[in-house]
Amino acid sequence: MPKTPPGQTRGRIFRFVEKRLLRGDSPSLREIRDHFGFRAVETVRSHLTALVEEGRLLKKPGRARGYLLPPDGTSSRASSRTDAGHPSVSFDDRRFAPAGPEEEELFERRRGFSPVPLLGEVAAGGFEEAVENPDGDLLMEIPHSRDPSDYFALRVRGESMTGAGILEGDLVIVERGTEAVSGQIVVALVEDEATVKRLHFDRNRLELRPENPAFEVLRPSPDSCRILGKVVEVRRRLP
Amino acid sequence: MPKTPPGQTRGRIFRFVEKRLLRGDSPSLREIRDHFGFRAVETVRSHLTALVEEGRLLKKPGRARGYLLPPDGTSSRASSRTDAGHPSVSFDDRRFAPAGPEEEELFERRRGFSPVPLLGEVAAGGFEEAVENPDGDLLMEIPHSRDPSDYFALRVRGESMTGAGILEGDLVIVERGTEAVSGQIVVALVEDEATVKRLHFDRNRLELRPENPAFEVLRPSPDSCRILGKVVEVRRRLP
DNA sequence: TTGAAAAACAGACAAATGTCTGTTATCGTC
DNA sequence: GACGATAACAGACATTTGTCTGTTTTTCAA
Repeated sequence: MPKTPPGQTRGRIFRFVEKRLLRGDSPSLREIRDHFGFRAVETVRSHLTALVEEGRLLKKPGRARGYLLPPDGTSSRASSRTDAGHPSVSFDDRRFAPAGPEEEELFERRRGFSPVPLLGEVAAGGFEEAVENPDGDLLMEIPHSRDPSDYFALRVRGESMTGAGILEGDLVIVERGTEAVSGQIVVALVEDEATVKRLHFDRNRLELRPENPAFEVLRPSPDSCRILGKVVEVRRRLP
Repeated sequence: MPKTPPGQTRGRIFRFVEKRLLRGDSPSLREIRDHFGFRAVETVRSHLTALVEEGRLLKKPGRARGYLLPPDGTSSRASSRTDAGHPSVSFDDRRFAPAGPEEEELFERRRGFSPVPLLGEVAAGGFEEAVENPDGDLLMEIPHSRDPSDYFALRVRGESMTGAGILEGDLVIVERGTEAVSGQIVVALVEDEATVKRLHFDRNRLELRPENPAFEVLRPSPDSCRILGKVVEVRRRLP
């Protein structure tokens, strides 16, 4: 196989490995060798070693198919400012943690894609049972500083947030365990029913405002209302 | 290790493996064994073999860390009806295929998560260069009957589709290579500028309708307009 | 031209990982 | 209580996969 200009083959190998890793299908050295038609495994290994040194890949030592993508948030928007100084409520209620019994350990994650359980519908009762029986999983990129089990998804029912671009049938991904800033969109449990609204509060008054003139502002008492988390992503499938 | 009721350990092993696979981190038999505290690898292997026979897992034979999730579309909404009989335009224009040179082979995919390149912004010029330099990748579930390279993502600029719940800054995921039915939301290239609109047509008249009264309907000539694909998913990150 | 650096090759080797065969124990059922 | 089915164990074994050491070739720069 002829020698190619410096860096060219390296880049092609990186793109190939990146694509495979994003698919969750880590290639072996020999698979990469065969894909490019090399005759020596070492050719591949030296390129991968160089890519690790350049920081473009990570490697779990002593492990088959052990290359992974470094976390770098190249995808989507990653915003996490918390405008300190504003009044806020915290919701670190672990009663609704969807974590199973044997998921205690935290893995260091490569690029932060992680499964997020779909727990059911908002504005539908029986939220607690939904935690036990998720409807499936979404894959979403989360900051690698956070615990994947802090996230869950719900399907939206009703039209109360159409003004914020959240329509009937949309999926909202919810983050638990952070502070809510007044003005953010949250999922709240009012009278055992989950609902998506924009949260507003000063001192001690709490308001859940719909984003649709046809609906009314909720002013629940602090006892009857629990903030499950804030909405960090909205997804909609179109037919 | 004491014997547990039939099926119980099996279910726990499945959930553990499923979670790892969704993260793109296929576990080895010994990793599973250690996680559950077994003393024999064979215990794990027999459970996994049974899971494959039950159809809950797939396996690539003779390969390290070769278990994968079967395609089953348990996540999100999967709709793909095409209401035959309606007038439609097809857009199988391969000029904008984001596929690289050596991505010719198709992998059989487990549960259909696949990377989708983020090519840039709609309503921004220079679309062709964007194809060469994607801004990153999203991970999305696609029907396993389709080619992953038929999908790409764009960031929305402007307010012309707020009525359809598509806001400034949202990401739209676009599918090439299918027929567009009148009434669907598409990405069109008009005068070398990409734009998101709802497509309407009968016989030979073509309309690109915004979903915001402040904007006007476009009626481009067929020559100056190219349909890049239809929008299949909308995503929005919230601060 | 000479030499350093990178690309590619070759083959032996070691570690990780899956496979096989056989054994023991527990649960439920007849 | 015998029996089948399943869970769990034990250890040898084979394949896959990563590692190492050394060589050849090409490119580029001094």
